[in-house]
Amino acid sequence: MVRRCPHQAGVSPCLETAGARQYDFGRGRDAPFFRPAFRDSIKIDPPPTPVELAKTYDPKSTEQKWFQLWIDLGYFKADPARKGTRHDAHGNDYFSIVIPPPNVTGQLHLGHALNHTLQDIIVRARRMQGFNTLWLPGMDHAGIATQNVVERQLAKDGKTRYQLGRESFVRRVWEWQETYGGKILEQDRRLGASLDWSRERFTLDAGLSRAVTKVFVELYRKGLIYRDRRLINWCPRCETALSDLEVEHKDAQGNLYYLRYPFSDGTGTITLATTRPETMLGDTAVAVHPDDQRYAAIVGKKLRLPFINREIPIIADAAVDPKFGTGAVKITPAHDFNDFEIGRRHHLEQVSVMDTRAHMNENAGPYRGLDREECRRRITDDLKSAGLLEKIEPHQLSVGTCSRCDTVVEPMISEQWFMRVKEMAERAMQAVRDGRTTFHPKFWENTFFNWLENIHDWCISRQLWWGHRIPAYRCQRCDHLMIAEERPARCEECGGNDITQDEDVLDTWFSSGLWPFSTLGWPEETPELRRYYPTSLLVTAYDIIFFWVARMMMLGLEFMNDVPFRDILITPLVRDEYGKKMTKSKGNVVDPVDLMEQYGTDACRLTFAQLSAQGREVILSHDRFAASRAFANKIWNAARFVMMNLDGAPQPLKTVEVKNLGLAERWILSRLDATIAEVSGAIDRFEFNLAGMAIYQFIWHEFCDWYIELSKEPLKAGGERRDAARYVLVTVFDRMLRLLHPFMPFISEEIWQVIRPYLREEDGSSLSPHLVIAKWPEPASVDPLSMAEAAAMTRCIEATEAINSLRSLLGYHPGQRVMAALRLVAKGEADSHSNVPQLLGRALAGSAELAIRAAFAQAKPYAAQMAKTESLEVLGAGAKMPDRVVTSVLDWCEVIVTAPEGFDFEKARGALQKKLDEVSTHHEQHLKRLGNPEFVAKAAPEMQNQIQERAQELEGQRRLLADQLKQLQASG
RNA sequence: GGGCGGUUAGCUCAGCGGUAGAGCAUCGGCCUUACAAGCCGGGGGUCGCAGGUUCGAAACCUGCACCGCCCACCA
Repeated sequence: MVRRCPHQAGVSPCLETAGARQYDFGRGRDAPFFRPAFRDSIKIDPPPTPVELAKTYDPKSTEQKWFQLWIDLGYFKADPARKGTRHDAHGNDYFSIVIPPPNVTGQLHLGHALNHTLQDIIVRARRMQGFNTLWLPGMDHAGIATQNVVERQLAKDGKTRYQLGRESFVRRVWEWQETYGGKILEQDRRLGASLDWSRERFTLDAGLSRAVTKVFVELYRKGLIYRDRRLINWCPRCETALSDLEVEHKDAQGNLYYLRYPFSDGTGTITLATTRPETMLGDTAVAVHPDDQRYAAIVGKKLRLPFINREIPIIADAAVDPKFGTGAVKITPAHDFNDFEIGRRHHLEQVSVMDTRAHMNENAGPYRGLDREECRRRITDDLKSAGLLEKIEPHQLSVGTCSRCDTVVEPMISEQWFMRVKEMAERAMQAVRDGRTTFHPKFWENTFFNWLENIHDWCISRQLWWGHRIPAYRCQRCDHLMIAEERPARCEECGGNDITQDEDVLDTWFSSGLWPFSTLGWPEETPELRRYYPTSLLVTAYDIIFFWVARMMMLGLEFMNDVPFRDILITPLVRDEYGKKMTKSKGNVVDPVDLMEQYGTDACRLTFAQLSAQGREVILSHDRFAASRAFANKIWNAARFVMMNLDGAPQPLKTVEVKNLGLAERWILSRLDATIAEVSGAIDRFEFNLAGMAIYQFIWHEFCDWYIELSKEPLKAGGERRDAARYVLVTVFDRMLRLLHPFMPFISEEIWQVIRPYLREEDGSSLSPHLVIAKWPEPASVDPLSMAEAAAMTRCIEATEAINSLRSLLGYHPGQRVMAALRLVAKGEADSHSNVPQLLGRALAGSAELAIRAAFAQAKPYAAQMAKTESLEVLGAGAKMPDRVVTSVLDWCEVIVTAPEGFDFEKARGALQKKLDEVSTHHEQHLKRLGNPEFVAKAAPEMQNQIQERAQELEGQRRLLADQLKQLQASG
């Protein structure tokens, strides 16, 4: 969507054209998706047959096609009238986020990519969960930044904005921004951001501009906005005032100049130290500390300011540090913040010696017209010639620079608009203290408080042309000032009609501060405003906590009487692979679009999620992206496997009841449920890294490594067992893809479309039965797996891994079948995991061994399959150990594999000895603990039991290992 | 000057009171009919240092060191 202002420049936004976009609220209901006829008419290309599925996943051919479909279906559209089907902890059925508006000049950088991915993940999840969801896009006009871009462009043609004049210049900025601006939103589409594109906002839109004006007027009436003449930060390059925040302090190597000022009465000189000799032209006093004995006698005497010949007093002020320099300091109230305060206390004159471009002005006498740098050199020379420069010492100092153009800022006396913020800041802090808004991670609250506690009034006026013009009007006849939302036709004092508007515009952050409610239609009582404010979550990086978050908190509480968001997720800053900040000047900027090209968008998104641990910064690691790309390919191939094993015309598979499923089938369903719970919970806690890792772990290491492998046997066997396996493969895939969708939207949709014909229609209020977004998966109310069965599967996995380990040690070929056995370990009682007798409803009590045997029986064939054993006998605890074997020990059994002909047992002995040492050490640690009377007296009984049990197990293992080692030596 | 965060395997990072984990890299064995962007297996860490609390500390407390960041009217 392009903002156009074809006919109007001058006063900030173009009301007519922008207005057309402003009040299209409520169109969500008319979105095509919500009309059933349209929905039913959706045509999605028939899914490819397995043969057509490429062997490797190609993101490029799949990614972009889905995005347009999602848009066409109105899937991203918010409808304030719709009831959510779920409620969060606050009892709300909606979930809303306003995007932190990027600069209209901006390109998507990694920080955005990370942020927007996290927002999209939670928004997509919430939408699937049934919340009424809004994610609102938009951009910031970015006053100085944008103006600078266009000014630089002009400079190439040797022009300045002044030559163009305000009107043409502003028109020029609109044109620029129509052509080049908003690129970032295009890039967001590439990222897959599920923003409600029909609600795109721009801070200069008519509606938002109206909000700005109204806020200004109301704050003025409340006395919270005022005009004052005081010292402010001034950028001589941008020629505008700056707020404290827009000044960056940088260390610089400078000099300390020791100057001599002569006494008026000719009785000599006083020496003082300064880093800025050129400001001496504006000196109106010299100050010393009141207790400084060296100078006590001369306080009150007069000095004659060199070159200017102004007579200035020596004053005493406690702000002077007697230990610094000579203990005497020149006072320049018009060019130094300290001096300004001292000047106020002593009623000193403020002599400004520079103009808006930091050239010396008429007060600079002979130096008039010089640039401040040049002036410094000239004055230093002149002082030297006059014998008034005692010495120059190198000195480390910090200089304030303009955050936008890097020019050294100049403190200047100037009349500006200010916002009184103390009270608002107090309310903002209170809201966080009360937990009405919570930061994640919590430590950011300290930063937030720290700044707000020391906050100064905010200089909100800028001498720029690009932005919201201040709604202050002055009568040219009687000079009366009027603050009004509309331009007054006549002066309310004298009735004159020659009225001019204040030339200044507002700080860009003034309008951004209103973003959470101005974008929802405020000051109109729109359905959107009622529905979606306070927004649920703000996701942003920490560098704009002061600029933006704090101000939104203050202004939201002031005008909406409620916090703008309930949770604030502060994301880490992305650094390059060497941990350095990415900056254009360093040339180490990584373009996320390049990453998406290289690894695929889904892989990038998952990586962002996994990297988003709640610290302060993340370091870019290409390995992680590559791993995610491999993961996408893994999923793709899992899908190929499933498709290859479904034959016949695509049709919904017959549901198989849980009780008719095999152990492996119920196990994977159970694991899926656990994963769903884990991922859902992690998203709720904004732990996207854990959510991402959990789903990765499940899909790769449980579904692919275990279930797919286990399914091969029943698939080959045919009949009911094959039907069950097919059903479970498809069912798990369906739910797992839906769980994955927020993280990897494209591949999940692509594959889901392939398996869709095999699924039965979802019940309930699905968003769309045609898309993977249908519905967030929920765990079954009853675990399909009993505790005993879960324990059996765990044992199966343990045994398999142990056998495979021994296979490797013995040098068996991966395909070769081996002879293996498990010899159960005798135990005093049935182990706590299984509780087998009760669960199986059989009378096995009294025999732990029988219980384990029974529980494991079902899982045993799986272990045999996975470890490729020819036979896998389960032997009793007393059974004789076969000859020519190598073994390892688990908690519950000894794992035995027969060695091949000619095997060198020496190799096995080493492995065994190592294990024995490990177990022995461990065992001793446990004994030591149990032998410690303090432990027995103080540790929790539960813990003592646990240690006791574990010690017994270790003791058993130690003994078995020792026996095995002995036997190995014998057979050696 | 004030404050914040980090320091765990070669790399990037989880874990945050009770047997040191993941991914990548590395080493060994495998093209086993979904996947070599793969499979199986192995090696690798006195959890920055020093004290303290505790029966028990990578985790909690204190101090220190180093790295990084933020704030501040340090002439």
